[in-house]
Amino acid sequence: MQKGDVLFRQDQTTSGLYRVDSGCVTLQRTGLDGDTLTLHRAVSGGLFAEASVFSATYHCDAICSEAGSVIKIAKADIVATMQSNPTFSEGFTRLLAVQVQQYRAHIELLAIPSAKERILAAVQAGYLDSTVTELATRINLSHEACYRALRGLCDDEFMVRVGRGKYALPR
Amino acid sequence: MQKGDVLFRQDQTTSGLYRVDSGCVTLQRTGLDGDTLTLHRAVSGGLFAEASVFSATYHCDAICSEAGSVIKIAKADIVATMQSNPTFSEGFTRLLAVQVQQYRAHIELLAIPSAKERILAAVQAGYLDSTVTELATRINLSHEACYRALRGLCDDEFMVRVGRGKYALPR
DNA sequence: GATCCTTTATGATTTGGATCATATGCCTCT
DNA sequence: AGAGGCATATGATCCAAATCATAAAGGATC
Repeated sequence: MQKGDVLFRQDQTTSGLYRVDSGCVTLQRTGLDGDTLTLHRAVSGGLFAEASVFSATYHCDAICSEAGSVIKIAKADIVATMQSNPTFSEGFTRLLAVQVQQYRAHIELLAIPSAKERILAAVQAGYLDSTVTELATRINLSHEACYRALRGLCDDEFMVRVGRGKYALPR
Repeated sequence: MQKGDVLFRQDQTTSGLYRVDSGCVTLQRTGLDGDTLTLHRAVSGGLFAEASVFSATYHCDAICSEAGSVIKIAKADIVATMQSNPTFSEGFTRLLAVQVQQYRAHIELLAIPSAKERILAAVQAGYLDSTVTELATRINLSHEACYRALRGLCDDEFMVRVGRGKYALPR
């Protein structure tokens, strides 16, 4: 799986969910005007497209953002294992419950009006694990506003710049 | 259950999930600055706080927004039924999967930059089931901007005004 | 009926983020 | 080494939404 590879596209018939062995996959949707919105980032060990087990089509695009490998788990296998193995079933359900809460937290984050505060909250929530540009697509900001806010947060000493494009919370 | 009643508060220990028999309950969180954000609206027949089954504390406040009644379903009952009844288990899991997709769609809606387009998308998605003010808290707009955008959409004939505070899509 | 509160509604002003423009650093591919 | 592309970065300008202000309509309560 190379960077830029498409695992699946929105509206394609679902075949199953995926597990990331290495590298990174982002789930994104492309707006009518062509701009991309990042809905999820799955890194090593992470699953993605879990909800597809209960859906006929995928609801977003899955694009490889960092070369690596994934394994696909067929829908039928998941459904069968859920019926025969209550422990697995509970784990899978829990996974979705956690996602629901994460999305709620994300929606709360998106509701923060100030760019600086929103970015600070995002960084504290561990969102700054990729590029600044990518962060911007996750939190509804232009990348310019993102850079400026990071700059401002560093000036205010809420964050520190630790290299070109590298920012961190002060220890 | 009267309007304004608090079913539970954020950070309280979870006791179970709820089913709305009549009336309406909203799940909301209050920002640091005191403004409220509506995360979910449950009407007759709807469940809420499903994710609480896998969480020690509630992650938002549940407030009655329309008088009615609810029944509480204990966490232990859900867990037990899930283990003994695979059909129930699958249904519950499906419920959470649907929510995940709904939240993703909502996040996509929040990413629409133009207020008018965002509101139109929200109305088409059936969000205009309560007051305009309440709609505003769901889609990250001030209520003034919301009224103005609705007015604009009516002027452009993308919507029609059917009474004081009542707007609808043209048939 | 009088009072209070919420929702609806709109006008005026301000401001923060989008947009446009430009430039540099870095990585990859050839 | 050179070329192209993407991320980084910042400055200038513009505009749409936030904010502030005001007011009327409707509902609930006394």
